[in-house]
Amino acid sequence: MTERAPGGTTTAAGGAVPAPAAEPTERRGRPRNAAVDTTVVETVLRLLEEGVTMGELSMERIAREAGVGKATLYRRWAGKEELMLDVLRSLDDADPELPGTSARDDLVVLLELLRRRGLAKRSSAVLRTVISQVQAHPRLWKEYHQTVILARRATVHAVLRRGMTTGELRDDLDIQLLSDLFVSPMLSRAMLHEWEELPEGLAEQIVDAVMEGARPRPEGPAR
Amino acid sequence: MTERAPGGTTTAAGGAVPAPAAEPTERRGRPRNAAVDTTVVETVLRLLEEGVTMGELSMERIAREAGVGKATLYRRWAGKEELMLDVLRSLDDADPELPGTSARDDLVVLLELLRRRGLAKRSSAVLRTVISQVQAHPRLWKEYHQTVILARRATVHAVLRRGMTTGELRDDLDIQLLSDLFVSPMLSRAMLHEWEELPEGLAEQIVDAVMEGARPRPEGPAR
Amino acid sequence: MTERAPGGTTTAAGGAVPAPAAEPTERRGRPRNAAVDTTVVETVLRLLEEGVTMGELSMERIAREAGVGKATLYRRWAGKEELMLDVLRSLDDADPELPGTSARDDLVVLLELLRRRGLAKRSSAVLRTVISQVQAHPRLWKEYHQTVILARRATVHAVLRRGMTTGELRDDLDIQLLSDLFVSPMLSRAMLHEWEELPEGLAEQIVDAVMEGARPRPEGPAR
Amino acid sequence: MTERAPGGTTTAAGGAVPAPAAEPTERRGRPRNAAVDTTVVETVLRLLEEGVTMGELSMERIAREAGVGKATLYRRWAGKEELMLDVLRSLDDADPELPGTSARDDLVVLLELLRRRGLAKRSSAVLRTVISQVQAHPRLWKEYHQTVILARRATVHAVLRRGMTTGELRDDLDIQLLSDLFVSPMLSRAMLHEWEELPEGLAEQIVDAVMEGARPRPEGPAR
DNA sequence: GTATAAACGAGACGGTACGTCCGGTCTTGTA
DNA sequence: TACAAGACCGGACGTACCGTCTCGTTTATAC
Repeated sequence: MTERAPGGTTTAAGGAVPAPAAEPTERRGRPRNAAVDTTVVETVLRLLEEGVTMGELSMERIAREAGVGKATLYRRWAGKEELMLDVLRSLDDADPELPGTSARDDLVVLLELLRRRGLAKRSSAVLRTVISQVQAHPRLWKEYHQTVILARRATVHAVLRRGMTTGELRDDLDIQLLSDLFVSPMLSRAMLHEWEELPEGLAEQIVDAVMEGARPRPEGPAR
Repeated sequence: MTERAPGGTTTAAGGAVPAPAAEPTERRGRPRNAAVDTTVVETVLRLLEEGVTMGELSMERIAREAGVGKATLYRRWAGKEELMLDVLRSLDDADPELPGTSARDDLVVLLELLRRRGLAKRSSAVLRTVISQVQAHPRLWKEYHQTVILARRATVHAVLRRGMTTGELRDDLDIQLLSDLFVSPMLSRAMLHEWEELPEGLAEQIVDAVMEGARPRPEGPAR
Repeated sequence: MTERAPGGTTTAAGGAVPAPAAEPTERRGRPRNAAVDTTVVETVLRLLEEGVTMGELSMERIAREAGVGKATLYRRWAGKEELMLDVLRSLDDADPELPGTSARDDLVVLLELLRRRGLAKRSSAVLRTVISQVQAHPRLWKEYHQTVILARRATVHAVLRRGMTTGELRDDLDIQLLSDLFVSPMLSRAMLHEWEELPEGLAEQIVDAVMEGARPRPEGPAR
Repeated sequence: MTERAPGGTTTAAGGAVPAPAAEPTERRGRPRNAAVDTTVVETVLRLLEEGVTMGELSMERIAREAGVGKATLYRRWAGKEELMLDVLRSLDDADPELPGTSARDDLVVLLELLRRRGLAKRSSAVLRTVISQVQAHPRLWKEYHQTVILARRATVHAVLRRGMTTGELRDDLDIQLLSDLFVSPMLSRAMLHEWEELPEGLAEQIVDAVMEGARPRPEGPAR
């Protein structure tokens, strides 16, 4: 959580943890309006979708457009960057349903998800804008990295490990290296803002190419 | 050139073209002080190395620290972003000498170069800072992409194409896809700011893993 | 009364009337804590004595220092200014005992009282601060003028009128003019914040000088 | 001068001293726009005349209405109060021409001037507003006191001293006391915001009453 | 030489955003 | 219903930067 507040569960973030159980803190005074978090994040998204540049997105303006006092913003987020982090998090969606038929199929699904995300309406312009903003702030990037990126990575690792045990994948390679072989070709295109060049069958192409390798095989391409 | 000026030659940028020869324009008044470009870019680099955040790097401060008038900055760059673009370009170094013994060896050299860059003193902290700034500006990013990134990519493509003709590499794969398979694992780690996790033999590991593929091969690992 | 409240009795103000007796209004809910009025006014006085500037005296701070909710303040006073008016009133003390031996002696006592007030601990720094605040608000000043100043003036007028009948004072002068001749020399020094320049025998000096006039008298100085 | 600036002669203030001659300070950069001082002070006066309350007169608004950047205001004045001090000073007019026929006549002229000032268009509402604001700030008030009030007082003292030598006035009274006897009756009415009660012949009435004294004189009232 | 013209350091200028604080209002839980 | 606590919207505070604009000075080329 980036929230400055004492307690309080963010409704904005996607997979927010439901507060670590016991909370004996005696709460006094008027409680925070939970709707404010949502409203603000939604407002930022709306503005970004309308083509508002990052530089034009001042806290001043966000407050104005969201119909919220500036103090209210600063009560919840330490600055524009932390707010952006929450906006970024709100774009994350839950883990996908994997077919489980084979490591290859699971990987295709995961990569396809990544591709779709890049092409999705909201994420497209918005994500690339917000993410570069967050990247410029080491602390935020670290937080995002640990919260979101590592979570996604864990899913991939699980699939790979299962593939190794079934013999579908080589087991003499470092799991992280293997993970990168599959994921990074899609990921780097995304990060270089080449979303538009993500054609339909790309996920399958990547997975199959990595499976078979760049060196010509004597026999046919497996199966 | 990002320069606004009429005819100025950048000394800062690495592979800057030395002005297209003939220049019949009648030049009058005091000529630009070429040292200023260098001084400014070096000042920015120095500040970034000293740990100054992107947000703290105002034109005001750059001018102050470089001992230069603000007008002088704006006479040469349209804004902070264009200045940063030049700073970024100044970090680029010339193309490497390739051994040419095999596609595999050439690729290892290229990836090793990428890895070293990430670990180099200047580039380390600085590059990741500047690049995220430039990424936030579509226009600048496009310019950087076309000037620098595509140039590097061309080198890789040449190597790959040569490997296809020699039979060292499969020729049934899209050249860009193949390029991504080799380069992106190193690149994405860099972009996710995981420079520190770039171990010694990583370049070789990646190249060999991509060559052989993730699927177990019946026979031994080639040659 | 400045109080907004239904029926509250101010304990702070000096000569406050104790609520006009009968009050058939059906009062419900928790009754007001009468101590709050006192606490708040005393807190303001304490802060002012401690050298807190007028500008630093926000309602926020008053509530904080008095250990009182902001709403409670606004329930009793419409704003900072009305609160200050009550503070100012709390500084007023009862009418003095006049000797009555002669108009001259009575005037000396009245002026001496004015002088002493200026030198008193509380009034000194505080009064000059609060009064200038109240002066900036026409409505409040009018209220203070009518409540306090006119009351004082009436006392002086009575003394003067008695002096006229006894022949001690000229009866061809406007009573208000005459009053000003005696009182204003002391008063204006006070308002110009020249309290410190109020020497011991000043009251007598003023009264005698006004009695005799500025023009040299042929005979000795009376009586 | 309240100005924060290095050097610079205020054009706003009335009796501004013309800079103490030699000024070897090497001035660099764009010089201040002298017109700004005038514009700002005039804007404040205009707003006050239009009935804008002191509380509504924020630096924000002054800048807006004067078409001036906030930084420009703060470059010249340390805050609202110091600006008000200059506004107050701009209301001061030069010393009057005294008839010199007698001390009595001179005093009447001086008091009449005071009375007129109170009734004048600008001074009326404005002066009482600004002065109470300045009064609330000890430092400013002290400055105003020393700059303006003491200057006026000196004029009165000169008149009195001359009257003493000519025998028109008693010479056994303290000069400051004597000064107060004449001036304060008019002054205190002004400070108590009783401008409206300043009738036509008041100046003469006061002077004559103080000259003759409050005690009945045996012979006729002089001359 | 002497004019002309541009570059230069400095810094004022009108704007705008920053993050903080206050003013008044409101909404909790407790008394 | 009063009360302490504190969230809420609005808006002023004083500072920092933005990009532009004078200043006085310096340094070239053109006459």
